[in-house]
Amino acid sequence: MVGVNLTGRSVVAELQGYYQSQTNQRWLEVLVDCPGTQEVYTYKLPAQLTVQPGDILSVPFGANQVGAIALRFVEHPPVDLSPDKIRAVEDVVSRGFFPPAYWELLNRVAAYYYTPLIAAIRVALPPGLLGRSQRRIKLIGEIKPGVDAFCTPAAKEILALLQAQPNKDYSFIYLQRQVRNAYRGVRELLRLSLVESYLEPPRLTRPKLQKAVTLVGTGLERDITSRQQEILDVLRRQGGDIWLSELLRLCNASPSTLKTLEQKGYVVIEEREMLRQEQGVLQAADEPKTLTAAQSRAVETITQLAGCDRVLLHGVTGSGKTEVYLQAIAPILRQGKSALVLVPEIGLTPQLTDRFRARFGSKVCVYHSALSDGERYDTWRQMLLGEPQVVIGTRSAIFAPLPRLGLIILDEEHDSSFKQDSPIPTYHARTVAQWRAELENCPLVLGSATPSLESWVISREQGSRGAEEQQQTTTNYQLPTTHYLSLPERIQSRPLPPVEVVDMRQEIQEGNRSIFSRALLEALQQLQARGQQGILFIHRRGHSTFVSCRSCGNVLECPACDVSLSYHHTEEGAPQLLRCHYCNYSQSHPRNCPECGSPYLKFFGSGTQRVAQEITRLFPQLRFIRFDSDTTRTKGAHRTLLTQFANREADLLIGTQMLTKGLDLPQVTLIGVVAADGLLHLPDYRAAERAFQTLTQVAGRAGRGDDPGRVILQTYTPDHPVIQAVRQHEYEGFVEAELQQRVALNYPPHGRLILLRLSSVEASAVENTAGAIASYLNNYITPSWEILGPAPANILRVANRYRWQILLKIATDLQPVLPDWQQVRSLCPNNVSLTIDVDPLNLM
DNA sequence: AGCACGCCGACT
DNA sequence: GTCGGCGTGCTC
Repeated sequence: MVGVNLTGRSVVAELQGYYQSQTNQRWLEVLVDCPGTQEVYTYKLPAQLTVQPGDILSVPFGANQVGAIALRFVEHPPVDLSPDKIRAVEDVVSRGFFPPAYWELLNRVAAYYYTPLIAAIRVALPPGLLGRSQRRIKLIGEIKPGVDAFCTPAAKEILALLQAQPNKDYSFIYLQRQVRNAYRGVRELLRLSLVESYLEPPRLTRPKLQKAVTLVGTGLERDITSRQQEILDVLRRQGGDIWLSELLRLCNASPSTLKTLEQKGYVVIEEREMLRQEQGVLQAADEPKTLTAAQSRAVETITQLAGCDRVLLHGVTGSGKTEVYLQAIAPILRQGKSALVLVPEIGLTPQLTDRFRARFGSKVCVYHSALSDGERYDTWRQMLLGEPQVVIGTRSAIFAPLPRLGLIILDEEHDSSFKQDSPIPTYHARTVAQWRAELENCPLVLGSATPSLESWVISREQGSRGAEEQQQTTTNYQLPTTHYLSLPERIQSRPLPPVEVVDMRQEIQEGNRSIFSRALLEALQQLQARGQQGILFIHRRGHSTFVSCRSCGNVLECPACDVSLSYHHTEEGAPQLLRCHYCNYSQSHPRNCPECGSPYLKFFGSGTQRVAQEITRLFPQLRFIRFDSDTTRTKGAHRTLLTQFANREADLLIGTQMLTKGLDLPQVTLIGVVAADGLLHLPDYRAAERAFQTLTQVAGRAGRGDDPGRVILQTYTPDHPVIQAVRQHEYEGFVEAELQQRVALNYPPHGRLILLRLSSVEASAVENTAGAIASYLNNYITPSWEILGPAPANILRVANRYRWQILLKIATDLQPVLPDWQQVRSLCPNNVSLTIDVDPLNLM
């Protein structure tokens, strides 16, 4: 059968069997998708509409139509609400899927991250389901030249914009963003009857319907032409059920011929939902690989996990974690359940997706923000069907609506992209995964070569105790047990690559002023002759990190942010650009210093472009590919570039953080870290942990083939503990030392943090608000928590907004009394925005 | 978020 | 006196 029966009620009714039918009730309480509304609103049901709790609706709200979630039916509307104020539900957008455990999950997210429930629902749903109507402005008739003679500048501007637009039509929001005083201008034009204002109903993502043809004949056709017979034969050969367009193409027939067949009763033509899903590159099927002893032990432990127990799978780079995942998932699918695999950034790991597809074929589907709205919607709908499957996705996939979840895996669990910075809720997928595993009673696997301190601490504390002992100690509340599993060796007993640390101070002392040390130069020299490939890791993209005048010392800065502009050298002959890495502002590179007019502008710091340029100069025969967010902006660019590299169309990959994630290329033998220092000295308490993770991951790209490979790490601080730990592949020692520091300063994982981020276009407004909130909070000071700040953010101004922050440190050993957030918010004037970031990862 | 209503200063 | 700014509050 082609297509799916999602449009009919039957499947949905099955899914929602646990809700009693309450269609006789007329009053419905809903949650409205509108910021500033926390309460529940009551609507009535039009007679022809069937609604179930959990359905996604479109309802009239004020002048708009907005998205809403049906909560429950009630016997009577609120007494203080006059009946004529109650409006009717407009439409059901999607039959919802909010089983009790899933609903509970969303409520926990909302409560823990101090966000309205509707905000939690918004991250869980595919985009475009919660639509809202839009006010639009359209020109009326022909505009004679000169009618705008008496208009204000705003009105003239709007008129000009509308006239330039082919449909003579713009959304009001767009005009407000483009034109100053747009509100006034529009009103003026409305009065002059030059434009009209109208509400456009919400543009919702809907199922894509297509005509399908089904054979219903008996096989004893009589009153039929040979052409018609031919079509029926094709249809029969195709299994008697096919998309109309497909059949027309196969038979080269016209729609009218099929119409006739339908009229004669041989076929049925009906609209059916067609699922738009990303089709992966076809993979040759592969078989489970033979496991090492440690891998088998890991697979065995995971498959025997009880309830919602957890595993920290600590496997060094190249130890075959993916194979463990694959073999742990296979029995889950056989049990008719589904598995959820979360990865940091799916675009960066086409290899991982490919391996899953090779093993599980069409049972694998991907879910991430790079899909089109339609694809996301359909993948989401498809998951509701409950077919056993493997969903691979980025952080928002933790909300994948899989009804029978058997296993959750977070790969590279230490990665900071599992944390959402904005919009609210600022959730961490690992935290949500723990709740989800608990609520669905399914096991959770956290995998990493460099586990986060959070996960390490939990497994260390629990791992030392045996499972039996654990059972005894937790009598009243059963905390999930965390098992620690280690894959200490690479597959096929390959050694970890030796890491050579090069002291760049010494290089300079000995007369080498190049950005490459002699060791790295020599290794690059030999690369091509040996037919090997290498990777150069650079911390920053662009060419140089800042441009400064040699005469007056002026550093060129972004006009909207308090950061220096980076120099970008695009290509020969193209305009040379200075770009802001925070707001993406760009300007052409000036010939002279804007301060003193001196022509001597100098570039400092090396980005990917600068390194690439140096490689071209020093090794013109070396073919390289630059791999950073400048060169991978377009869809599919990751895969294309990585495929080119894998096919040996280049000798060298020059890139940023992106290449640390899950790249598995056996022929890579050389890794060069051009300057480790940029990572080490960031003003953040996690800088050391992050630097260790990044450098270890980068180093781990080497020696995945038969050659053990070589890692050259250039630094100005070779004695730094992070550098030493990376050199010795010493995770545990490093982490334990780092933990001691965290304990001493009350930083996570010892204790918790809540960061209040404040921003405004008005410098004094944020500063004053930050002060007011801090003094309010200070009245709440209890021994369980501590207030840091208010302080201006590390970069005070970004995109013309001034930013201040207040950090709350909470000791874990005490049940903290948290401040009244409602009160805190009320201290915030509306030109200052406040975000409460629970468990922030980025303090900068 | 929109969009009302409603209260103050710059004009006729 | 009126117009038009924007601050405050409501939307079932």
